[in-house]
Amino acid sequence: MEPNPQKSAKVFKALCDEKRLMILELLRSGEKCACVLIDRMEIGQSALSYHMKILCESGIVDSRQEGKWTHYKISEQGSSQAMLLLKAITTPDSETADNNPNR
Amino acid sequence: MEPNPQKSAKVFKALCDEKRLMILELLRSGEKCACVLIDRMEIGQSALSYHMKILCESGIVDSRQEGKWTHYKISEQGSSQAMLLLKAITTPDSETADNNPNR
DNA sequence: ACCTCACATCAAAATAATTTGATATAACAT
DNA sequence: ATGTTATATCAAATTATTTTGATGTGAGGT
Repeated sequence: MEPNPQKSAKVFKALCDEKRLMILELLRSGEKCACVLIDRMEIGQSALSYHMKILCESGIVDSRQEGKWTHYKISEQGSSQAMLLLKAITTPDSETADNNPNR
Repeated sequence: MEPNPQKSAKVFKALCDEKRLMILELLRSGEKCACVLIDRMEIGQSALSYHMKILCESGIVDSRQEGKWTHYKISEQGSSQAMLLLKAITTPDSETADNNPNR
């Protein structure tokens, strides 16, 4: 479960764009289909598609196909993975820490 | 404490770059001065300075001046703020949630 | 005062992310 | 089969981020 910088960056890249954060905010109230998001975000169709791809690939958002509609929702699994990742990268490492009282 | 997209993006922007994640990884073992980071990172001096500015402005890293050296370390405060933020933006909102059983 | 060292800042160049408009695809309706 | 709707994908244009090299600044040292 060693978090490598490249994989980690992908998760946080999903969260570092204002538009994507606004999309997440919309998804906090529940699953939404792309057309609703386009509407609420006042964003172009292909731009939304681009952002959703990044959010989905980060694992933080899940998508579900239903006929011609695509529904998106926040992934609890992906979110808690992200939380663990954030914790991991910001927590002092007692193995390598300088002045480690354990060695 | 309402997290707004602009402020939130700033925090995650600090974490979305591989170089900065590698810097954090180095800081996990304790406070380091800029010269050490430049050395370990194999990065230009001004590039490091740029990245440290972004990390510090996000609140995740703290800096401390000592004579002509600048020492950097992970801020526990900033880190836990970031954790709270991440939790906030990925947690379903029971106030506005659709099909909210409470309303 | 003058020099050097450690770092910050600036502007230009290089690179990466985002938006836009066009086209592709797949589901469904007629 | 043809048309329409919802979304994905592509390439080009736009915009943002990062790197690089030069210069600035402030703390010490001589």
